[in-house]
Amino acid sequence: MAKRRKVANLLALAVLSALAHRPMHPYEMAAALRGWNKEHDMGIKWGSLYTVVGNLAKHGLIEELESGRQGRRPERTVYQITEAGREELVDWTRELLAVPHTEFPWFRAGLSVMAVLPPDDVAGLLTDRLAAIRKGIAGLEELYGRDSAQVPRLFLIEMEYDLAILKAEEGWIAALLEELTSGTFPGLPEWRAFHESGGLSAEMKELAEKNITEF
Amino acid sequence: MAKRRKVANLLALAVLSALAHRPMHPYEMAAALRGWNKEHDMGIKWGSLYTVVGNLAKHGLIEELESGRQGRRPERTVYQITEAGREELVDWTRELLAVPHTEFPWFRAGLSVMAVLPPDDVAGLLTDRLAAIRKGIAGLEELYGRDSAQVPRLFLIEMEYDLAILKAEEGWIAALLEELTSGTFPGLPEWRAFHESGGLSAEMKELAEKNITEF
DNA sequence: AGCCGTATATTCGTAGACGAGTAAGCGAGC
DNA sequence: GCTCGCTTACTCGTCTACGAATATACGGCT
Repeated sequence: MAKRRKVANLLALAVLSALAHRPMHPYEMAAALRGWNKEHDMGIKWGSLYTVVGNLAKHGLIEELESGRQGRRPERTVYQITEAGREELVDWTRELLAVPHTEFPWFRAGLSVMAVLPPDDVAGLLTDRLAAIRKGIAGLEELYGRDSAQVPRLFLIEMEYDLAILKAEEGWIAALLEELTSGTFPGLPEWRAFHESGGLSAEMKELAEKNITEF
Repeated sequence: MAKRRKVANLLALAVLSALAHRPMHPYEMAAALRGWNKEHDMGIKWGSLYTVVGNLAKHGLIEELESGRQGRRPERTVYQITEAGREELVDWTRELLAVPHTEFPWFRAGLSVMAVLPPDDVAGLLTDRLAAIRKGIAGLEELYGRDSAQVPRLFLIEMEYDLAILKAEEGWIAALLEELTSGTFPGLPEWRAFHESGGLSAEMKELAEKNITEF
């Protein structure tokens, strides 16, 4: 399972789905892709775009349709998707939907080394994060409200997912924060003491040694 | 903000946090890191490990402590973290905790191109995913239960986070699935018809054209 | 004693990701 | 009618990620 894709970059999926629509040249794809997510994240990686398009062509998933110049602008190559490309798009989508792809999220990584900071620091940082997340949720909700009048839900589904996950994160962080600020988080005094003394208590050290859990 | 890290790979964070513990040589780090997450995901990328260690050393975040051989085994270089390295570890952790790093998750990508599959297919695939996620939750819960008897919660926090997010995903998928199978998902007939006829209805096409939302 | 499977430890080559650079057209204002 | 700056469109070189190969030691079995 999960046979390796010839072109593994998710940008390739975006390109395939753009071309499934109609033939385009790379820059045009970028413009189209900007639409969906620009303000959001992922500021089109130019290098990757052209590399990816080249690779897709090399593997026969897309092909050159025409290549000419208008005026004396740099040459423009228009690509179209091939039958193989459509198959890849469908197959890849199937896999993405069916198989959880446990990745290594950045925040999770941060949490797992959280102990290197004193608890009150952590509380402050999480407060910042909470604010940022709430802003994100509000922004998304506005966007969703704006679009949902005109666009069928089918095309907004990933926004709904984002919102659901963001809200879950919001809730989880708020709960943790509450424990940290109210002092009910177990082991808080030891954690604080460790940072104030500057050294690991023998007890903590032993624990950490036994469990590589802490990374 | 978010000044670029000299070594951006998360593996570098892992290495730093391992060395914050005590000096080690690379293979030893790998063994330690395996402990935390092996069965889970991320099967130590050997190439990256040595590259990353090299880069960290180049940037003065870690340094060679000793380098010798025991018997005629390949030479072993033991590294220790530097003051700069500790600072980087702390600063990086702070950033990871405070700043949401909207990445581009694979499932989300799948959702956003979901329309390329017929709805009943999607329902089947999501059912598979749901099963996989539930299995994942059960596994994590067991692990958590096993560890929480011995390890302070501080070191299990990222597991709690994982569980919270997984459960949110579970709930969201189950709800969507219910809409798909019961037929209450809006636009279902059109979606199905589109795949049965093999062509995009003019209506749908226009919608999709107007909104690049669909990638 | 000899053999083999597994653990130890690292190097290297290749493919990919991406930022920064390049270069032409296009419109607005002085 | 010239220039300044923005948009279009792509190229190139560097730095990174990672798999696969390599090489030796060790311990158990026959």
